[in-house]
Amino acid sequence: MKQSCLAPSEIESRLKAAGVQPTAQRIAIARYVLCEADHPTAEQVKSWADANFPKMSMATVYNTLNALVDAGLLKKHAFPHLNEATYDDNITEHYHLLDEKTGRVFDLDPADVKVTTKLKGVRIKEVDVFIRGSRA
Amino acid sequence: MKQSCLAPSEIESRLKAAGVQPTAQRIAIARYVLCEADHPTAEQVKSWADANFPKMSMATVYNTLNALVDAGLLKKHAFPHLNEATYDDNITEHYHLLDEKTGRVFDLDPADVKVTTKLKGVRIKEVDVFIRGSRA
DNA sequence: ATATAGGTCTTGAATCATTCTAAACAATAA
DNA sequence: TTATTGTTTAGAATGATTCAAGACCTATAT
Ligand SMILES: [Mn+2]
Ligand SMILES: [Mn+2]
Ligand SMILES: [Zn+2]
Ligand SMILES: [Zn+2]
Repeated sequence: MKQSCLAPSEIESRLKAAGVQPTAQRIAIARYVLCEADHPTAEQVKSWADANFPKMSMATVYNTLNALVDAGLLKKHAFPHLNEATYDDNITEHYHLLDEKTGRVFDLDPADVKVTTKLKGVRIKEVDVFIRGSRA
Repeated sequence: MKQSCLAPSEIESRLKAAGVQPTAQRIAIARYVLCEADHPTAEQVKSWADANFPKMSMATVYNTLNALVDAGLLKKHAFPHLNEATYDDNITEHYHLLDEKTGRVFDLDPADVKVTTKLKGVRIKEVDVFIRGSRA
């Protein structure tokens, strides 16, 4: 779990501010992905919902995650080692490290990973860096 | 198409050297992906086969691509903007640029894109860089 | 040359992630 | 209240890839 866990009312404000109608399902999912989970897959969100919400369909999980991505509150990642998407509450520019020993993905601060290009005639919009390795 | 197109006999030698039995289907696919196509998907390989080979099943396309990847002759990529895999004959370290205007993927020479890290306690095995942008 | 054995190819079914459809529901406005 | 609009649901559909079973080849040994 994470350190900064927001109250449901605060989640609600965030959803409204982003133009997303704050339904019970959306508040629950948003709270989970924004302040409890770490790069979860839709399946992991569903498992969490099955254990912590009265009843929620898989379609609602996908609908809600897509809505949060569209609203700019989440970023969807397609990591090259996984065949399912993961959802990231960290929407600032950062990179990822896959620890191949554990299969876990860690965020990398752009201060620690610098990408410099000598490309001519290319307007760069976004850079994805995915490092595979193992932590000591 | 590419400049350096190998003869079927030369493809055959490459397959044998890599421990892959050189069947007609494998020679045809290998020749296409190694010296004609650019980051093709399995579907594109199948389309090419439908137009240039008497008869080939989708399973054979996948089996062959997997065999070539296992033999180290190809690299399989899961680019974040595509839901299907692409196969790369360039097995040296290099990065990729997606031109969002055209949807085309271009190879980037590592001489033009440098990644430097200050990570402590991480043994890096591989670095993927995927740049989104547009060419002038 | 023939038989045998092992690898290869094909068809179609199965699997998995994700989206779609249509109906049921909920909240809101007139 | 009734109309309107947006949301959730179950299940079907889709698309990429793999699996399974049998047919087909090819190499090698007799
Ligand atoms: Mn993927
Ligand atoms: Mn596609
Ligand atoms: Zn992240
Ligand atoms: Zn490439």
